[in-house]
Amino acid sequence: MKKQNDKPDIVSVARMAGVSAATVSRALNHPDLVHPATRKKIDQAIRKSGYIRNRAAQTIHGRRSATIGLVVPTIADVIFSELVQAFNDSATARGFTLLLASHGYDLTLEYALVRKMLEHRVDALALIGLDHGADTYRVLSEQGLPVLAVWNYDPASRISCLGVDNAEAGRIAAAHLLMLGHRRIATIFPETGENDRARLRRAAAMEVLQAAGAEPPEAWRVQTSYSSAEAKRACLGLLMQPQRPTALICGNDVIAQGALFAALKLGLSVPRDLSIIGIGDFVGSAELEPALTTIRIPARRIGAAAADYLAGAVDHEGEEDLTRTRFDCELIMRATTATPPV
Amino acid sequence: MKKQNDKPDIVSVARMAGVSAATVSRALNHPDLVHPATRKKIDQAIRKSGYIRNRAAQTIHGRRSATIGLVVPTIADVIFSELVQAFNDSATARGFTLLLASHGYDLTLEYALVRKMLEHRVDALALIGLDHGADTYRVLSEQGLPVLAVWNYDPASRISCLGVDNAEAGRIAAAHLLMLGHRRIATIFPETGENDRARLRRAAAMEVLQAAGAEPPEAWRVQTSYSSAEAKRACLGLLMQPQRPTALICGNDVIAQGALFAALKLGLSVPRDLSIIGIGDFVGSAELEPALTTIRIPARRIGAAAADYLAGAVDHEGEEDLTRTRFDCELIMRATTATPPV
DNA sequence: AATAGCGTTGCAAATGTTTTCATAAATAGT
DNA sequence: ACTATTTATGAAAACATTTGCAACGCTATT
Repeated sequence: MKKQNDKPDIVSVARMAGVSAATVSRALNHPDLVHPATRKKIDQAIRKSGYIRNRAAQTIHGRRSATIGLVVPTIADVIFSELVQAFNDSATARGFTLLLASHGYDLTLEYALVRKMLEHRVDALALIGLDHGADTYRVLSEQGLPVLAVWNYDPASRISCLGVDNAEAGRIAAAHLLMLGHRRIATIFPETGENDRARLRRAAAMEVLQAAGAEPPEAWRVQTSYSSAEAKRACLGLLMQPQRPTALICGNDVIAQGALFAALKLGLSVPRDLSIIGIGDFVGSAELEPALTTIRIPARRIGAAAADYLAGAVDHEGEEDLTRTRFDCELIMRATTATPPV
Repeated sequence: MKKQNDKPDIVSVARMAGVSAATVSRALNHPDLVHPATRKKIDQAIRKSGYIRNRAAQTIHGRRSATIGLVVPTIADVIFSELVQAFNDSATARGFTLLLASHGYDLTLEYALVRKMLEHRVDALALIGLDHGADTYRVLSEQGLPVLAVWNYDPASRISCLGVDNAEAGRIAAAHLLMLGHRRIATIFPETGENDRARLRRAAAMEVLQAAGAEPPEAWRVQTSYSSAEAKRACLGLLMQPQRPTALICGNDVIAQGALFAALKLGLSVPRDLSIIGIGDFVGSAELEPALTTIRIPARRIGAAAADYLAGAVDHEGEEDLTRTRFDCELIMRATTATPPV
């Protein structure tokens, strides 16, 4: 009895095909280096033995692991699921497998997850936004693998980034409402502590409102989470106050959806009694009744471009230049905004 | 100059701590086997050198890879993003990293993805549903790793499964509408070819309707994709016909949402003119106005249980018994169903 | 006919860990 | 104080692959 072990191995395949292990390895990784006839024998042996090559073994050898890591705050919310999908599709098309992790907006946990990704020797890593712990930044620069901050564009970023200018999104939203004639405007945003997207959007919107002398009073600066349920509840509270705003700037479309349903529930007519604008243009926002006016962030394009960028960086390693790519965001005027009631 | 190589490895850490590589390995994997004082020296050396252990190297050694694979049809749709999130959270809590892939309801692609996961030597693998290619089933049984079909419960499954009885979901939905007095009922489902969830739900609903003599005519069996945009369009077509149904059974909540918006757009009052029932109870369904009546599928609980099951199976390997776990689905009566108009 | 060059293959070293076995040190039992 | 255990550590083999180098057999060139 030779080696009646268990799983077929590259040498067992080699034996079966009557060649050396080196040749099998070459047939797999550099097919053009082996004679077509030999290749055929090897293919048959692989097929017959049910051999599945061990990526770990090639990873260990310094070769690429063929994995890309993606660390997001959350998967479940529509916010990122489109991005994850597009990122994954592009990465897969380029031959990579996706390692995914989510940290629930907790930067300490994010650091731990990044470390885990590095333990698995991902070839490249994508994070969301530019708010990250000092330890995260440090370990990433130490490891020196291609890294990309997705979703945000920031001309002063410490690492490569690819996304939209969130401040611009906030500005456009605020300007649109002002342009329609609104002066009594409320804002509804999530906590902006460790979330640069929300922070930038909100600050920029505020700035524009302030410049126009339409800064919302304290009571009209609502804070909620990225959940349509909580947003709806919060908006019910806001809208039942005696003094009602005529327009709402929402941190994203999920919040806007909650706001819309709150208004409908109270029997308000949108946009006649109340204008609502979101940010994101998530799937489904166009189908709402009334359809949501929003600032489009091209999540699919960003996700695909991010994966493509990283895959490319893995291929041409060495040319580690900081790249910043800016995607435009765009006002999508639909049916939830109009001139304020007289 | 010794070995001014590149990244710190376990032997460089060992040298720095004045111990052997074996001891460092033990300090990492079986801390209780090494003297606290030595452990401390090693910890310092690790911290100082910025060492990150190489999982690939331990994977190659036959040790676990600490990864779990999850292959889903799609990530972007709300349908699975909750599941993925819960699965990921549980897997992470158990020390695993998630390898994710999506195949867009293409079983040929699914096979390729499963193979990739096996190349990466995932410790366990989860798939959605029980419709899979023969090659997929074959390779999985050959490899003999813990595998779980998530989302569906089927007492006759070939592999372990954990989920709900989709036929039951369809039955409950149909029975609810009949109970309310509806007889003119339409169904809106996605293509049921390679999607056992939709197939079972639809068939069961049909059976119940047929038994009650309320089988929908051909024109009232609408087919659409799992997209609220397309569902809305399809429903607009359906509802503008002269003969309108009084109730709609929708393949899932996304479709139901599209149907609801179609009805609102046409000025129909839901549920007075038209009842709508979904399946799934996705996030946001409760906040719709009117709130959606649906059959709840506990996605979060299923996802968490799936990851827990697989993590457990990795730990106690050998006890490879086929396990089938059934989660109940439950009618959530909200505001989109009522007795039919007179 | 001799040499150079090319295409194809095998040998063996290298990769970064884990683990078995053996040994040394420390503790306990008498 | 001497043996019997226990605890802590190291040496080396094993894991599954990739790759640099060398060798072999051809064809093309002179």
